[in-house]
Amino acid sequence: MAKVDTHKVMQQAERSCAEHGVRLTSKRKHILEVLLNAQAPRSAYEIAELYRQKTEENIPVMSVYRMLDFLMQNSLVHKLASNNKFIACAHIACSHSHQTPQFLICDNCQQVREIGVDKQLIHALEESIEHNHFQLNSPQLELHGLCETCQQES
Amino acid sequence: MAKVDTHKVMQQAERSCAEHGVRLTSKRKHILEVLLNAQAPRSAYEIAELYRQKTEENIPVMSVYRMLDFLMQNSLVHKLASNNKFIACAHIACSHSHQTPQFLICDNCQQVREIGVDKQLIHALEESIEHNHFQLNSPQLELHGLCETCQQES
DNA sequence: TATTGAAATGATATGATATATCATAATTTA
DNA sequence: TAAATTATGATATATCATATCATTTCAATA
Repeated sequence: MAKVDTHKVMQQAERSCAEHGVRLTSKRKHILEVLLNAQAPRSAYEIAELYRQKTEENIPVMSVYRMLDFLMQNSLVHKLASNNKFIACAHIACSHSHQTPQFLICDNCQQVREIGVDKQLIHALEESIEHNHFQLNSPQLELHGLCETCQQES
Repeated sequence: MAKVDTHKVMQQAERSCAEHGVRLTSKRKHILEVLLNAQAPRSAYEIAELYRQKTEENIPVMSVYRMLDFLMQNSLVHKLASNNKFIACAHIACSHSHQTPQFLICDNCQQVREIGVDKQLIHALEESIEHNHFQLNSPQLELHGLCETCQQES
């Protein structure tokens, strides 16, 4: 996970929520910050614990799930279906418009790279799927393997 | 999910296990049969229930998980990570060698098509990923959307 | 600025998925 | 048939997620 300028990202997140007329409350901000500072995807329960450490306040896991839902709806957070964990979007502060996310998940160190797969390629994949008369919802891809660092170790 | 000739598939499964020197016990066979007859992916707990209905014997969920592990190791069953359910491999009785499975999952009726995405395409995807210095484990893809039938309904 | 209605959050319960561990049974092999 | 291995059972518990109703906070507006 690349290092991010948390402050700048948070500013952009606030701007984006303001533009869309939705409320990035302080609790939601804390959740997002927790994920921005995390070195790997986190489960909702882990996020609740990190929230406690950060703010010295308890937060019900129920609330964490709701806040994650909010953040996901606003493209600030993604859920990795393959391991039931959550990750801050890597492109919050980028100006370019939002593509469907593609994740490379390291099965050794758990770190995740959010990459932009070549658009042509995704397009071709979509075409191939339409040949099967299937209407794609969202071509989010989660690919498991080993990151560069962990390849060298083994 | 296409209809399958369960009997033929089971024969091939037995042959394949025999070849690999692993034991396809009768309980494991029942689990596989349950999945072959299912119209959609099933959770381990659902499988346990279907097993009970089929055999009129109780089976601990723990055992179901172990048998599913066995069946997965032997490429007879796949796990869909995106919804934590299991599905019989659609290609057990095919003679062609095993490709990485690609799944089209209908978010309306839950049915799953296991498709063979164009090899060139998968290859291109792999290349794109290697550019990111990432070593892919298995490019199993799970794609969510609407199947042909459910598109027409909506 | 007080009212009120909507949105956000809390509290509690429970369901669903999954693993750890130790015990027992079945099967293979020497 | 004894020993070793593999498979299965039993029990407990961890982990992930949702339903539901109550309370609080916030913002619009009268």
